[in-house]
Amino acid sequence: MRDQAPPQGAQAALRAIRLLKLFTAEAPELQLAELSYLSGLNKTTTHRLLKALLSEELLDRNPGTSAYRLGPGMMALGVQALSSNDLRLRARPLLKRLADETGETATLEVPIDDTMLILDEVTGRHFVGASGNVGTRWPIHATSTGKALIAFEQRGPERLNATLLSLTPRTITEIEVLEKQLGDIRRRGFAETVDELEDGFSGVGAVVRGGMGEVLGALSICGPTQRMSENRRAQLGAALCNAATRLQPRY
Amino acid sequence: MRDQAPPQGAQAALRAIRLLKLFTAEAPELQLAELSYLSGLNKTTTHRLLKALLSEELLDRNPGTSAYRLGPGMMALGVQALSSNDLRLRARPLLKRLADETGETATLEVPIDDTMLILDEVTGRHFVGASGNVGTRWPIHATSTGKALIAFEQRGPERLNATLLSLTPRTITEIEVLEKQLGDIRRRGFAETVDELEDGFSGVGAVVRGGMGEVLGALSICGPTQRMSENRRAQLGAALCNAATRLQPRY
DNA sequence: AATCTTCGGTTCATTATATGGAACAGTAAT
DNA sequence: ATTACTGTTCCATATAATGAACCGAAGATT
Repeated sequence: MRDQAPPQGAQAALRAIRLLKLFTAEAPELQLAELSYLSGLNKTTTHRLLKALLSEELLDRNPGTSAYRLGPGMMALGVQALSSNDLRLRARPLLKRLADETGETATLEVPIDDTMLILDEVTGRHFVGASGNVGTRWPIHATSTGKALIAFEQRGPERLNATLLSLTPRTITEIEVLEKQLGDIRRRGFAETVDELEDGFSGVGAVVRGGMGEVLGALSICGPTQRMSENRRAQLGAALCNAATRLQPRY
Repeated sequence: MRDQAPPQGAQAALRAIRLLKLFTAEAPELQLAELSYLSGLNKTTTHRLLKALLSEELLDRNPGTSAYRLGPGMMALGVQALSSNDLRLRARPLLKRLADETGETATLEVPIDDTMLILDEVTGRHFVGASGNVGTRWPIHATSTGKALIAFEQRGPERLNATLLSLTPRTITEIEVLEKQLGDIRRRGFAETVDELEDGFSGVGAVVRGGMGEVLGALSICGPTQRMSENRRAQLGAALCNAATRLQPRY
């Protein structure tokens, strides 16, 4: 995770943040030794940073196991971040409508590092399976929203990691293959994934933009591959683009 | 905001966190000079810390105004914190039920510093006014949930700041007055506020506990004072206590 | 019951790291 | 052209962060 340039002069702050980011859905509770190992920091350093994070309530401890976990301060900041970003509020009714009209699941996602974070989700009436994915993150290159983002964002493919993780036999693992799709995506206005994220699972995605035309995130509609014929995907893509442009504030 | 003991050895990390906490509902976007002034830090130091926070995407910048604001990384961590704390998920159906049965608004709140943070909210059918308060914070001493917390938590009144802010003519501003109520609250199992937070607004609150009996937060039911007779409050309080005990995991 | 491990946590001399004054650089308004 | 704001970078200084070694307690293993 050695990101781009090493910003200097705030090492301790960066390390503290990296520690926070070690808490994932798979490992919501960690203990000192694990944190130290995962971060590569000395135990003492880790402990000192943890103490600071505890004092600010960004972390707290499970009173039973004494393991560290994200705390109430983190929730407060997160809720603050979510509500000050009005995208989510404005997108809600559109997601609802998309889900109602198509029967599939609609999501709002934003990019974080090289993943797409599911910010909000409305499940359709065909209720295939997984719902309640808010908060989970998927690799950019394997999602329809991520591909749309790569196609329309300034940074483009450079956002991607060198190695593209393979999640299914159909996941795109060569950056050149992805680049060939970008033209199509730009022309049509939306991206598709078929069995690339998970077998039997397909979706379409389109970017949403802010008032200055900057890319903020993306919307998607997704469901089981058997319901996602090429025609249907085109149709869903059109509905998605429509919703996405409605979401853009105009001046 | 010079909290308790000054934890040593992680100054930079603490300062970075303090900077993050300056972003509130009232001031969701701030610029360098404001952050520097509010935090009391040198402009250079502020800038360096901000750069680090930007690089980790805990902050980003409004492309129009170039002001700083909480970023996608913060949302990711927040969502993570919210979902790893399963209290919110477990409380949801109970809130729904309370709101349905009473017609009033039910909330789940957790303590942060000397405030109560509204984590979740279900508005009842009498839809008085303010809904969508998730993420806002109220002073502990002026809320029913906060008073319940003080009564049942180990720390007790020491959690409170020296000066109790007055929000209405009926807000409790003397710590001794509050302490006199604690016995009643403990005996009945729930706390009440009548016009103490806002004129014409009343509520009852009860703590929720974790598997080890530790206090995690509180539930409330609240609405306009005219619907909140003493009898009704007692009745709502009973329903609340019932819900709160259901929420406690048993082993 | 004695020994070994493995936890979280602490101490302290060393030096790498963060600090902040000053100076710079873009914009916008005057 | 001047002033008054922004956000930036530089760099000598000393302060604040570092990590090897150390503690003490709680389980395992013998």
